[in-house]
This record gives sequence, structure tokens and C-alpha cells, in this order.
Amino acid sequence: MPRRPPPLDDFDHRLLALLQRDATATLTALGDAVGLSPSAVQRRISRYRSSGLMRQVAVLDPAALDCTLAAVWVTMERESAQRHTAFRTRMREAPEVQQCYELAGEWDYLVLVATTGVAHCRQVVDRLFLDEGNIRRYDTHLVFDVVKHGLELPTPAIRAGVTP
Amino acid sequence: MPRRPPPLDDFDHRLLALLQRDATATLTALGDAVGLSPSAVQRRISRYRSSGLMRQVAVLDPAALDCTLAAVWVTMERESAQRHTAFRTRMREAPEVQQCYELAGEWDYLVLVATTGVAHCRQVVDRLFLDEGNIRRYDTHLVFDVVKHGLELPTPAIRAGVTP
DNA sequence: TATGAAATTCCCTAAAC
DNA sequence: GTTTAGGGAATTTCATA
Repeated sequence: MPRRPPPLDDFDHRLLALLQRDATATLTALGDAVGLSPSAVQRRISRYRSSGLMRQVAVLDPAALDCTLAAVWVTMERESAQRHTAFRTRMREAPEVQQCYELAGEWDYLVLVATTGVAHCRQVVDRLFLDEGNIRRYDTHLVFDVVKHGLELPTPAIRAGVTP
Repeated sequence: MPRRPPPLDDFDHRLLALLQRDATATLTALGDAVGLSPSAVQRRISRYRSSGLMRQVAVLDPAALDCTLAAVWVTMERESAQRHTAFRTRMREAPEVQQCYELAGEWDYLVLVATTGVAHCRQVVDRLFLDEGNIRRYDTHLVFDVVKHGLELPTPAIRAGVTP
């Protein structure tokens, strides 16, 4: 039941900054860090979850699983809303697509693909982009090395410097 | 203390697939899903954590926080290992850099930047790429819309289709 | 409306086997 | 790997400002 997200105060920003780095912290520890009781922290966190603002996931080390990552930039054939919708649905449904961003400028989309090897990667990219008529051009770039890995978003608390 | 990751069996693959989607699942629920006792699940999970294979984080919805994302592709001036090391350290240390990948081909790096607005974004990109002598060229692409968002890596269990 | 404190329930953890 | 037992955390309730 995703309700609409409520406005966030300073407590929220600081909690979200901490949770983005480590979601295993206890309510007591979080409360001590921000100056709130465990109950208050608990209430706020369940609000984040039910509003759809936050979800908690495990992030795996790509190097440890030696999977093949690739970045693909894509330009569509025509500026048709219909075709964009179909493309986006395909991206969301493909399990190998990690991330997909619509871009400003000459390239319409950036797509990050995670596969189990170069052969699998080629197969997935062909299926997703080659066998589709509404794609004008796409460039596949294999990832040699992951330098930094995460999805942290900036909050006022992060800007102010909560970093340990 | 990060020990070296042990080889993974089918139980591990299935657990990791589930945890990548929802890290709040209880040990009992995970155990029921894969056919293991909660204690066995617990031991495996602590192994993932201590080996550095897995970390648990909160992922926030970029739309809800209306932050500005940008993708930057970068080509270095010369193929000097030293300069690459310095660049990578800078990427890792910059809080606005979400992800950084070294690429094969004409572009050396893909960098994903998360900022609080276009002004902040321009400032960050200038600081990270413009004011640096060893960068030959970089292209900044503002993100219009986030179509898909995640860091899920493929495991044999995911390929086999654990998806609900 | 949101907080803090107490009470309950449930889960995580670490034994033992 | 499973079962057991204990401590600890998450969750609910309640009184309050």
C-alpha cells in the first residue's frame, strides 16, 4: 500500500543518510545517532517503507561473483511516445537490466546490464536492442572494472557531512 | 574483517537472489523459501557479510527526493597507470559519485553523479572533470527520468527464474 | 500529531548435538 | 546442518505535550 511520501525534516534526512550506508543498524543505534527514541525511529522507518520512499536490499560485490557488466547507450528511431513506453517496459521486465535512465541530448537512454559472462551479455544485448525496429543506434561498452558501486542519493545531511 | 569469499552452492545463490530483492526478510522466511533452518541461513548470511560479498543498504527513490542525476563518460589524456589511480581515488572519495566503471573502448570511464539540482551538478562535474589536467574529454548527460533502478546481480538462481 | 517509556512478541545469535 | 535456549531487538500500547 504505497502512500504518498510525507515531507521530510532534519531527522529524516539524517536517518536516511545513515540507512543508505548501513541498513543493519539497530533502532537504538540510529536513535542515539540522531537524538530520537527507538520508537520514533521505528515509526519514521515504517513510514519510509510504506510510502515507497525506501526499500532495503542486499548489494553484492560484482568482483566476487565475477559477473560481466556492460553500459549501453541507445538512441530511438523516432520520437514516438508509444515506442518509448514499450521500450521502457521491456527494460523494466528484463532481469539482466540493472538500471535504465532516460537522458538529455544525443543519446536517449543509458542502460546498465549485468550478465554472467560475455557470451550471455552479447545474447542479452542482441535480444534487447538489435532485434528491435525502433532503435536507431546503440553502443555497447563492456565494463573492465568497477571503481565505485552504490545508489546513495544526496540528502541535506550528507551535504552537511555526516560521513564518518 | 573481510575474509576471502568461499565458493557458493545452490542454497547461497537462492538466498542471495532473495536478499537482493528484500533484505528485511526474516531468517525463518528465508529458510522456508530455500529449505534450510534459520540457523543455517544465519551462518551463511554472516559469512556473506564478513567476507565482504554482501552489504545491506537502504535504496531511496530518486523521484521522491527530486535529485538530479547525470551520467558522464570520460576519456583520460594518457594511458598512465598513476593518473588512473589518482582519478579512481577521486571518484571513490567524492560523495556525489554514485558509481564509476572503467570501460572497454573509446571511453575510459562511465561515472554516475547524484546531486541536489542542476546547479550543484554543474559545480560537481566541473570540480571532478574540468579542473583536472589528465582528462582529455568528457560528456555530461543529464538524466531526464529513471526507468529502472537497482544493483541486482545475476545468480544461477535468478537465471533459473526465482522471480515472483 | 508525534513523542518517549514500558511491555510484549518475535527474531537473531550462539550454544550444543 | 538441525535443535535448543538465551539475550536482544522490533513492534505495540499507552500516557503525554
